Amino acid sequence: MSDIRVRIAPSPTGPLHIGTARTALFNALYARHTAGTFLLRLEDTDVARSSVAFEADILEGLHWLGITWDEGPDTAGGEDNGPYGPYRQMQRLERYAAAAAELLARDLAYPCYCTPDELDADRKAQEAAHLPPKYVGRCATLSAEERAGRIAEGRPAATRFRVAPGLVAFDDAVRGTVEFDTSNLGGDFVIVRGDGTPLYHFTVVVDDAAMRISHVIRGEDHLSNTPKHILLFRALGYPEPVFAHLPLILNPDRTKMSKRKSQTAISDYIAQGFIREALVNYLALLGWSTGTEEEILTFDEIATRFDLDHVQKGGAVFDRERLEWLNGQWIRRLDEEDLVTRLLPFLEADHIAGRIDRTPTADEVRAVLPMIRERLPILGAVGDLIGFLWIDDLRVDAATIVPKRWDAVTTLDALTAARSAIADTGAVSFEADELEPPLRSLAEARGWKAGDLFMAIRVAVTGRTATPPLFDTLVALGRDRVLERLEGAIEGLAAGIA
RNA sequence: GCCCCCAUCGUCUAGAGGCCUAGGACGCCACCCUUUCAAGGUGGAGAUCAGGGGUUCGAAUCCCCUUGGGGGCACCA
Repeated sequence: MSDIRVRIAPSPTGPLHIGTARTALFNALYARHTAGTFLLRLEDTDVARSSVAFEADILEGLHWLGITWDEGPDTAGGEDNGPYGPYRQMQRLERYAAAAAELLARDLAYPCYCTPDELDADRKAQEAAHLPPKYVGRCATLSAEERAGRIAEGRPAATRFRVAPGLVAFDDAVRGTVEFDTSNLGGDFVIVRGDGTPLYHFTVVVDDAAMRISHVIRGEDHLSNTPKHILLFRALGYPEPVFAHLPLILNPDRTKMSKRKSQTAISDYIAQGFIREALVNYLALLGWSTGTEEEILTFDEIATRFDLDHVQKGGAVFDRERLEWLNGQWIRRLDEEDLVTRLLPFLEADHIAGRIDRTPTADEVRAVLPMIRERLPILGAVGDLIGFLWIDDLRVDAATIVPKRWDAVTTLDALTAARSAIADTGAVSFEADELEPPLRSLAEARGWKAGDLFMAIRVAVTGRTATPPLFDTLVALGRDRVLERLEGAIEGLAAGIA
């Protein structure tokens, strides 16, 4: 095991986001590639917005993707694993308090008694003057007496970190040297709220140092926060980790991917029937490439090839079409039993939602697998594809049965003829090979295009114009139901004509 | 407004000075296969490498400027 240590630090204030999953994946891949350690830490200091339900969604989503971590809680509300715990920030409060006390004692930070109203007024004034928002420093130089006065007034004190003038530069592993002038950081920033709870910029540094994080691999949206973090690392005497800022995942309009404009919750992708292999494969290729033309790869294959050098700098638009294509590729690569197992829950959901009348057995699904596996971009499409097999009383609108080039009379005639042809066929064996010849000869004898006849039958027995191959479909339905549905269609057409 | 980052087909990308009359994939179009839909196969359209200056014998690749896009500037994370 190398001493490379990376982490994913989600905040349980929302469901697992595509971007968080991608960042987690890159960290996991990097750890795997370097034989390092990958840990998960929950940043739950925004108590008002954090919840166990979100924690569960995040941990389960990451597990579902097949992403595993060496340290940190495995389940929502569950126990910590690893020597650097606790891994939930609200359980690490005394450490932040100690670090803040140290900064205060060394006058690297100071108590700030400004009220939200005062701060708000400052901000508005700056905005009106077209100045960048910046803390005015009202409490930066308070004397002991002045502080005593505020305390006597009962004003709560937040803790502000002093930002000294100067330049902060660091060597980003994907972007190279990045330099900031600390005068552009917005002034002294708050590290502990008036109520005593610590803020992100502070906790992330205290914890990354405590947990011996060697590489901070995160989204580019954190790039301009990095100088603040570096200032804190230095003030606290901690070694600075290597930073690597990943390109953002974008909406189609090239803004940062958001719930408003895109589907961002991993759970939604799961619910629609995207499979982990495809999602992992797709996400890994969003902002990183092998440098070769390989593109369909497993997690392990990606981990072997992964490096920070091939991480893209520019943002990447999330392309759902490409994801669906990859998903189809992976669905076709799954072995039979695996696919059946993964399909069943979707059929069950269709049953519960009333889209089909019963949940088929694994054997039944296995039997139709060859007809559907090439036709599934996502698992959730299975019901639309062959749900007609498990609908008891299929009602098909007579008008939709009539093929484009035919009229109702011809269709009625054809279905009636087809019905008897099928009734005559395969009394012993009802098989695709047995069904096709008689129906083809029927079409030929009557001067119909076989395709038109097949289409009429197809719609009559499935209610759809796009289905798996007709004869396999008829076999799957079984002789009785085929004849019954044909009869129903014939009656419907006859009624329409009369 | 200020700071930072970025810039190759519509999209994801290959490309680390000559191998590029820029390659692959998704999507799109056509054809083949074919009872529909897919899958698969073949072929095609699609990027004057954002624009302009340099450096160099030679630049998509290096430098500068411009333009465009994005991100960040909270007692959110």
